[in-house]
Amino acid sequence: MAAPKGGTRERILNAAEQLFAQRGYDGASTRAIVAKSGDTIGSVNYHFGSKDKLLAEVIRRRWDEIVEARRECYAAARREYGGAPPVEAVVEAIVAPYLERAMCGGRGWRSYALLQARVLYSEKSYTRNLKALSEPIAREFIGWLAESLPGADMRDLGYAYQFMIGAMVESCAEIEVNRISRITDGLCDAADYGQVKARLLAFISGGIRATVAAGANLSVESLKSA
Amino acid sequence: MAAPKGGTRERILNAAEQLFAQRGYDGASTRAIVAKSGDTIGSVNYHFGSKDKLLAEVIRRRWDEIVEARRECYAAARREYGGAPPVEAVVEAIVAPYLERAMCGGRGWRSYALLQARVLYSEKSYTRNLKALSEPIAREFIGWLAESLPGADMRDLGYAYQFMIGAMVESCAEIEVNRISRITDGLCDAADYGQVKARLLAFISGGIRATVAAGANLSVESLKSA
DNA sequence: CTTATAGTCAAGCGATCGTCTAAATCGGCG
DNA sequence: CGCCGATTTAGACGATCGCTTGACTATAAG
Repeated sequence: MAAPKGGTRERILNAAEQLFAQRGYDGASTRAIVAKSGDTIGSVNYHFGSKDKLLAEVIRRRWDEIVEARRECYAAARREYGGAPPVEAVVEAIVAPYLERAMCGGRGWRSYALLQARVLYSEKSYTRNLKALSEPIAREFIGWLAESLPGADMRDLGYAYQFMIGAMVESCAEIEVNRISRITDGLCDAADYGQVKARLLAFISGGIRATVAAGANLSVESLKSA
Repeated sequence: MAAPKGGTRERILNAAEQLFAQRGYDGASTRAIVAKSGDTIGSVNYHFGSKDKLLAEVIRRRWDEIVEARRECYAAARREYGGAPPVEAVVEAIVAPYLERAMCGGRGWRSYALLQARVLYSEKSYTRNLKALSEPIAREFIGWLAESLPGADMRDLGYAYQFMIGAMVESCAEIEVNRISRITDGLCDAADYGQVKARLLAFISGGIRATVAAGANLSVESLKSA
């Protein structure tokens, strides 16, 4: 395959991003990556040192941008509401920057979203990077939710955050596969940003509110049984 | 490693289930599998023909049981309510049989749940099996939801179903990793069936209701703009 | 021009991959 | 016992893996 545009380093990163997403870390060989990018194996180890570090760089490359966009979106919501915004705005700040890039950001972002879903459910050492990046951020996001839901039990918010991530990751990972389109005979389109965003935000926000309400009931029941 | 109990076929299936879940299909070599089960490579190809077919059998082995349990749970809810049960009962029929086995069914079921999450986000040929199994079932489940939410737009239900699967798969895949426990300083436990089930059912049911409501608003807006 | 630096390249290293072959082993039956 | 089908085994096949090596090219400074 002829060499795509860009410097060697970016060519390799783009090819690796796409193949890691499609085939997984072990399924995408260094040779397949350089065959796609039009480079040679030696260049990979010259620029990145190893396959592990290549994956780490693929992930790191786009991570900061998403986190920054989320923080900006949240800060804008805070300014608009003069303090803690409603849950819906917090959810949008966390979900929309990710979803928007995955669906409207071109092939690179689409691959990145699927790659994140893959890495999320891996247990190998090369996932340490993403986990180390994501866990402090998760604390920050749960803090946002807590401030917008005063009185909510932190346990409910913790679980609800996990459910939110699941729904969001699934939505991003389904973009290329589009299972839901086949299941609904084309009625739904997993790649339609407007359609998915409106419903995903409604689903998560409603789900969080319902979880907090159910958690309050659980607490009442535990008091009654005591 | 000494051979665990059971026949050769089951020993290999159990070892493959665990290693496929931990390392992924490409990351778990046939040699590593038989090293864990205490058998030899030849036995794998004698009993299963190939590594592909071994994975297919690992998935198929537990799939039918879950689907059957879901149908029985739904049928019981229909009997109880004398027709279409409320959304909460439908969600419980779909989620609980899966979640309960993943959390209370021993190591085998725990590995199976993680393996499903991995396969769900793979694009390789060996995932065709699970996809061929899951898509007709998805139609059936969405039909259940539709009957319990008369008047709901089928598009809303399709998307909501996708979000539900995401939240459920994430919850099952997190059992071993337990990220949420670290994030919340031990306040949450992703492996606590009672805690997770109550909140996951509340999250999904509330999310579905909110999605349907938001979809209705979207339709109204599209009418207004027309 | 020489020299230094950065980058790219083909070739090959040992290790491991999935699969196959043929011999060894086992259990039940005449 | 001998025999036979079922099962298990060790060993080897070619292919491919991640990574390294040493030579080659390009560019710019002295």
